[in-house]
Amino acid sequence: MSYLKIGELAQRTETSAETLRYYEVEGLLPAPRRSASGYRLYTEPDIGRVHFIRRARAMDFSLKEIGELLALQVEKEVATCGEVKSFAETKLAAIDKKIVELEKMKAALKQITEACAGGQESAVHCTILNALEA
Amino acid sequence: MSYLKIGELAQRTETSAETLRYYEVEGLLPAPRRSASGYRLYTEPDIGRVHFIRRARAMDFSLKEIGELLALQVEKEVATCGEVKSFAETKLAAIDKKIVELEKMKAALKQITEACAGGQESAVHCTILNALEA
DNA sequence: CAGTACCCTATAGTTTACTCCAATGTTTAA
DNA sequence: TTAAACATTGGAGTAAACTATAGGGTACTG
Repeated sequence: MSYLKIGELAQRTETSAETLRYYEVEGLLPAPRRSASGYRLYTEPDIGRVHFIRRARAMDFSLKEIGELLALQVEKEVATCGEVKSFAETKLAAIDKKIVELEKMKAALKQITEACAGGQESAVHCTILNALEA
Repeated sequence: MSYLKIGELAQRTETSAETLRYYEVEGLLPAPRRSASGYRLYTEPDIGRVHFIRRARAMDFSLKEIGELLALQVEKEVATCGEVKSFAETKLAAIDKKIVELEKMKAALKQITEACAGGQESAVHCTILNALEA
């Protein structure tokens, strides 16, 4: 059984040691055992846990939300699959909504660029506000 | 011509008066006219402007970016069409990039939620949790 | 005319997710 | 053995976008 020091875990998870200590303070990582001299000693499962956190962060889950997901994970016996799924679906809906709005804004911007031939002459008075209204 | 006091504008835009004053300080809202006693007096177009800011915020645009979007306009006297057009195109590219990122996020989440049966059974074998971990 | 709800400014505090720093101890390689 | 690379803690700093508070003035209702 080989332990990992914080720097090694950091490297393996593309995180910084500071961030890992921060996650511990925030309760996302359990306090690991320590060497005689006080160094943190991590184990294999900790790698998975950090990966979990990083992936969830990449999907815009907040640390608080991730903590909730991790709690579900720990209480796997208790939590139902449905709970986890609805959690993810809520997040999915939020992302979808953002995409729809962005598409609207994109259309508005496009309208501005197209209304504008690009020359010196600029008969059109167009703003993104107008474009979005139309 | 009916003016809106800050509280009214706040209500109409689901914002707080504090936030509106903050937007003014940050240059996103133009300083409105004032009543004799110093109250801010807003007009119709301000409502649209605030709505725009809130929508853009919901899409995770920073206030700085929103300021740039709002500044986009083809004005007869000032800017040439070419200038505005190229700036708008830059913004368009940024929005496209954002959409792409969100689409990726969405695809990843969708994949893992769809693989999940989501029933009453315990989350022991929950594919979402597994997917985030693996 | 009082009370309440609203407005003003200026300034300070909050949240999120880190990131950096100082002072100090430990491990490792030459 | 000694220098470097790494580890520890506590605490401060950062950025963005609010949010709250203090200490005032103003406006409508009864």
